[in-house]
Amino acid sequence: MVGDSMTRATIYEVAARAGVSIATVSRVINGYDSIRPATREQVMLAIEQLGFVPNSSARGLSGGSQNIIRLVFKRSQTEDSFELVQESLLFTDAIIRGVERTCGKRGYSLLLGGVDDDNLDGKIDQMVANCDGLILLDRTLKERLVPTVAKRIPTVLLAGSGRSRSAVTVMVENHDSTVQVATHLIEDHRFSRLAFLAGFANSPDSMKRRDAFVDTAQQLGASVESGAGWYSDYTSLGAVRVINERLATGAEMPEAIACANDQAAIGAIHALTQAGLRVPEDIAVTGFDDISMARHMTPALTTVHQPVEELGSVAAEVLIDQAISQRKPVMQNIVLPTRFVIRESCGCKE
Amino acid sequence: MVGDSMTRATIYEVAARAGVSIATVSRVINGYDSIRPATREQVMLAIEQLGFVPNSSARGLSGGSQNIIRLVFKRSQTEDSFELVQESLLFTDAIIRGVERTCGKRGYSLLLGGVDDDNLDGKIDQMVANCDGLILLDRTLKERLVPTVAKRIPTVLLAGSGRSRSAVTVMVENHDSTVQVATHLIEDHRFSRLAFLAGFANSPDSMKRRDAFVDTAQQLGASVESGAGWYSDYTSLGAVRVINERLATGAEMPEAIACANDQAAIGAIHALTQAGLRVPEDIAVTGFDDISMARHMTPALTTVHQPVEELGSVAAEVLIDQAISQRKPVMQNIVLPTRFVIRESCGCKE
DNA sequence: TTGTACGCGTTATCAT
DNA sequence: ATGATAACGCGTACAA
Repeated sequence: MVGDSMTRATIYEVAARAGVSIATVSRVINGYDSIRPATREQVMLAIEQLGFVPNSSARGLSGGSQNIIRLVFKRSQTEDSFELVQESLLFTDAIIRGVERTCGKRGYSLLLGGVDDDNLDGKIDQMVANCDGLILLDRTLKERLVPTVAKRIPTVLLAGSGRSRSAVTVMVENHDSTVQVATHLIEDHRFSRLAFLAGFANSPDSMKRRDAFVDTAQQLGASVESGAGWYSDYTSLGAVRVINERLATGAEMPEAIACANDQAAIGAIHALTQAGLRVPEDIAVTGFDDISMARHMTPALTTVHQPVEELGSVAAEVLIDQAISQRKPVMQNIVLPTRFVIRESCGCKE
Repeated sequence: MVGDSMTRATIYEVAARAGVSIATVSRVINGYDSIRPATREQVMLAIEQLGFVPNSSARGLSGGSQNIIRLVFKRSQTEDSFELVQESLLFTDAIIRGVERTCGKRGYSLLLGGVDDDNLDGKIDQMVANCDGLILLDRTLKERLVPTVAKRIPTVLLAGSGRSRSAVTVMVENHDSTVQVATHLIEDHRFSRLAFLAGFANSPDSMKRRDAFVDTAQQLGASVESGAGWYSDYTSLGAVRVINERLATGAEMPEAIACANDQAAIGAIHALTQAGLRVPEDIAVTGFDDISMARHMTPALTTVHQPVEELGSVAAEVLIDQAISQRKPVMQNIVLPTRFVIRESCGCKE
């Protein structure tokens, strides 16, 4: 039942054993329906007995599908700053899981394509090779290069700005849930002086969340600090820095700080606590993501749950089912719902 | 400077442009030294102008390396129990990062091969296919199947029992660091009644840690609870269950609980706190792993730092450099050092 | 429904 | 030092 020698069986051996031609074997493998059931049986049996697995290289060469999709993400440059790396990649990890799961179900393999900050453009040819489709993580490739790539190979953009007209985009809902956060802080907790701790200044997700937060707050008559000092890099350490600088000004702190993601919220809480402020008694803090530790923290973090793993699995589904199978470029945006999760850090009792 | 059409340049076009044969181009690409400098120049120029990138499918087919290694791990079956999955995979995530990083440096791609609990054995042929080497995560494959696989393809075992004679094994140091934990609790904190909360009963890592802990404690004259009730599954929820059952007995609790991993420690602290016990004032708790949240917890977790990502990167290095390049099976065990990290949960002031 | 034969882009083995 | 040319394993017209 298992190929017992060291050499892998080829389609020729299968054909010989089944008493058919390699063309027939190929047809069986690829699910053609113009095959007599009896013949199919023969072939399937031979495949089973020989432990035959199609050679992916040969498939790729001859123009067929390799059943491989590649996930491209930016490998963080800062190897020394261990904590940063670890934290910033949690997101990627979850997405990888999602993509991998779907790939497994669909009989695809997942090729991980981390790229360093510098060699992005030059590696396009490399990326396109050896796979049937591409999943590009947000901000991995310069916007202008996306159409180039998408033209050459089925491509799905993940958690991007959603503005690309050249490829399918899968992202999470940012606006409505952030409106809920702001509304909760202002109407339920009666806070009137708020702040929004943003992620990277050029992150579409962060921008959307900040805008939604600021707009809502202003509409409800609350003030929001969200200027130059309130940008960071999505990491805990970055948030600590922001908070400490804000504390150093000596000015009165806001009553609540909404953060663009959970890791920043964790850093913020840490810094505030170190400074002698109690969360949420003295100041409320909220996050965004709902990473696994959010519920285990003290106080448990009020945040917005994001289906990160699903983000990956949906991207893979779309890529495999539509772009690859149907062979036609599909332009659409898929927006996955998020969910506001009230815990303790906003001041609510659990 | 970039291939401008949709079709990639081939070695034939390069040869034509450089006025040489494809054989010469191939030699240049692969760094043969029997080439006249002038000729090499010509070829390099043509490659540059055409934006030529070797087709790796063709490379793989013609017998060369595909520059792909595959990481095989067990995809957890329990998709519904979300938290469990998330937690149990943190480890795999970090390892994936490490492997991926090294692969990138060496010009290799990483193929992710998650396997479901059921189809492990049957997928051997699949796993061996389409890659140059295999990294097997602990307990992915039944012990008896490892030699079979290792005979067919260069293989590295990760974090395993270290008993396999059939393949290189990379793992972390468990014994010495656990001895340090026990010694610290007993000699520095003067605890005499301890407990060890283990992981899976059949986990080599968990067993080594438990044995080291129990042995050391007994040598130093302390008592250790480590019987049937103290086994769990490496998860927080599992630890909660163990602690709650122990509390339900009504018997006096130990002064300190050492856990086989951080996630269990987190669960233990959670359960103890819920029961009105203070950590570390009433009872000390230690972990193992040093996951990123360990330092952010309250109390910060005293634990043993494990270089998880390095575990992956070292495995990849060994696989690529030795097994693949030298083409000869290398039998060796690599043990990566761990580091005892004292924080607060043991009762120390930070 | 099934078989034959060619091409995919490399590497490697011969020659030269 | 370099050039022809044969594999490598598969998909797929084209034939039958």
